[in-house]
Amino acid sequence: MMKTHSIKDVARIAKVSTATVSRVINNSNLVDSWTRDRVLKVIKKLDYHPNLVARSLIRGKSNLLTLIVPPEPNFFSAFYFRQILCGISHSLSKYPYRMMIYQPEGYDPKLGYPPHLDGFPMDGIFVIAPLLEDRLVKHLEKEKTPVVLINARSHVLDWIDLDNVSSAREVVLALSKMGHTRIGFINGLEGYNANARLEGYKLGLEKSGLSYDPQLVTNGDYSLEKGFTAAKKLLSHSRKPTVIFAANDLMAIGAIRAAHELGFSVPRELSIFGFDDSDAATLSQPQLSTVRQPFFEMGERATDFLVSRVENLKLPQKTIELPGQLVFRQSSKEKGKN
Amino acid sequence: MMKTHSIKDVARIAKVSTATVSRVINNSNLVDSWTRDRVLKVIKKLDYHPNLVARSLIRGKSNLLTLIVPPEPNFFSAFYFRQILCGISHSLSKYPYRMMIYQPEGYDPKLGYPPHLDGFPMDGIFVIAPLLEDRLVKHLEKEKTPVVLINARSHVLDWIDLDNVSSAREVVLALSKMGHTRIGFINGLEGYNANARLEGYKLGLEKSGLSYDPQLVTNGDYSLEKGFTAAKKLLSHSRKPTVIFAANDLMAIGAIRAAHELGFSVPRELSIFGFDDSDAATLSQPQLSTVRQPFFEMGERATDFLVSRVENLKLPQKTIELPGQLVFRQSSKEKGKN
DNA sequence: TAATAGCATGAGAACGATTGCAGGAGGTAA
DNA sequence: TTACCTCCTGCAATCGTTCTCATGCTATTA
Repeated sequence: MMKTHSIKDVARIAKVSTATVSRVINNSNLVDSWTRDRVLKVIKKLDYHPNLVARSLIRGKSNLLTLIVPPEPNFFSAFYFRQILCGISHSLSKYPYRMMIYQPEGYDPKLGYPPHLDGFPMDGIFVIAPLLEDRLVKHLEKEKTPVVLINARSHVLDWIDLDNVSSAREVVLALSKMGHTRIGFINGLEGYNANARLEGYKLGLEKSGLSYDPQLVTNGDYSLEKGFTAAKKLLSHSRKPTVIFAANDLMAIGAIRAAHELGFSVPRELSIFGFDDSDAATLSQPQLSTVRQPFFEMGERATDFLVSRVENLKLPQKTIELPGQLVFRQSSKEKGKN
Repeated sequence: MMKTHSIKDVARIAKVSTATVSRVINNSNLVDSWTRDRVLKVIKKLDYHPNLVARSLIRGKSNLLTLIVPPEPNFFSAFYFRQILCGISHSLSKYPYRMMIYQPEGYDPKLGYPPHLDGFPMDGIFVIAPLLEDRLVKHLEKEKTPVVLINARSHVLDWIDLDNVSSAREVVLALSKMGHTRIGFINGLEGYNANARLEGYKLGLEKSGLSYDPQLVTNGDYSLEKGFTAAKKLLSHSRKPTVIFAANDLMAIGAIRAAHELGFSVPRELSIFGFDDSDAATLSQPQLSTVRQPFFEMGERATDFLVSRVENLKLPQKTIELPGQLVFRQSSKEKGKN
């Protein structure tokens, strides 16, 4: 790197001490306006910019936030990740912080992230959708590095998550209002989300005065294939559902394909409802009714949370449950209508 | 932050100077093996990790690379960006570097990125698909910060780009081999890519012994809607094409919809060929034949380029043109077959 | 006039590492 | 014994900031 100007050069040329230059840079009011102008002029002339590494060293603060990403090679492609990233990046432009992305390698499908983070400088950490018993999260709960969990929860750390229970409940409620009484449900993988969505499903039934029928509920794994086979199973029973609600869009699309293969017309004979509003939702034929998760907003709020905590370490824990938004497209319709 | 141990603590406890500890950390062979063991033991006991900010300051090197992202709010969602990011992240795990993501705000659709980058520490820069006359790129061409352009070219900086000409040519060649003689083309926005793909299209025709017919070529803007209207236009002529080749998948899908609306069966009466192999390609009905751009590999190679240049500033310029890969799916078929 | 307050400034010690240089210990050769 | 070389180690300067403290100046008040 070419030798760039330092605060000393500015001080020398402006005939002041480095302390004064520093005060000017940091807008201290302890500096005479005439002196300030002189210094600013020199700064401009030299095109001087303070060295942020040196500043980090003395301040003990790097203004870098780290976004920790699960180690699946294609995780950056995941719909929700992208949207969250957009939200973070958008909100970050308000603050003098930058974001590092870190995808650790050693990841254990049971234990989560390795607890140590290599010592790269960072003032705060975003963790996206960690496992329930994540090692790193457990570790961070004991440290004082600010952390915000996105799409997960903690008793100690700040978090932002979808209100899964009420979102699923709203879907069931809406379907029931549309006249459906046999509502199939393809759940996701075991874990917090799946439990919550199933709970919401049951609450929705209850509120609608429908009874819970285990034959209408089956487990998936968020893959299109599993959605396909799960839907086939649901549709093979004698008392078939008139609508299938899947815990994500991909499984819903699998369900559409299963329905077509079995000769059911969607939505005339069978409605399908997804979850996520991923871009697959509008590309599918028919276009998918689904629950939009406010990922972008989650990213934005997470950034606000994290920055405010970095700047004030002793804030009380902050948590938000955001509601999902029902999006009605072609794959669902009122029962019996044409 | 809790007061973390510094090199002085290690030195004091191990009863050596900080210089010796530093040598141990950096695997200098100028240290007695007995001393080394003692120091390592203390390092382990204290769970000491060197402060990378301090190290950056003295070394003038941060081990941080910056990925510069165009300011469109949803850019992180763009298919090619995601894939490139996956590739970068994957390759980066081989090196002791981390990636910062920076999405500048002040961006001019004509002039590109603002030339100054806020002074956050970085040893090298990835720039994804900058404009041809980008201010930042012009500026970087004069500086010595290592840069690699992805999906763009420069006479000075390292770059990695698709071989657009030969990719488009291969498509036309393949379509011609399949018996098509009237090959429509929907080009992208003006710019390097569009020129190159059009050139490839023409070369393909030439090589196949077909003549160039301006009525078969039209311009798009990479949007689904424009693909739709462009296809309608191409299909309205008396001497219709038997296949439409679009410069990206989204326009190709628009073309499929146009064909359906006009009553053409795809691929029986009209074949469609896309470009990108985005995830829309497999979600479309029928699934899209297309050109796969090796984005993941581009990200990987870009990382290797950049790291090697950071570690050796005076390497000669490195450039790579990667070939696209033709992917045949349901939307294209041999002419006349059933 | 003397005491006090407030403002503007500079000197210099941090922050936590790396590294050039000097020097001591020990070995070998003359 | 002396000279010289090799191997190991520590001292202290350095990177570019920030920030505490001391100091000198001016204005205000009794």
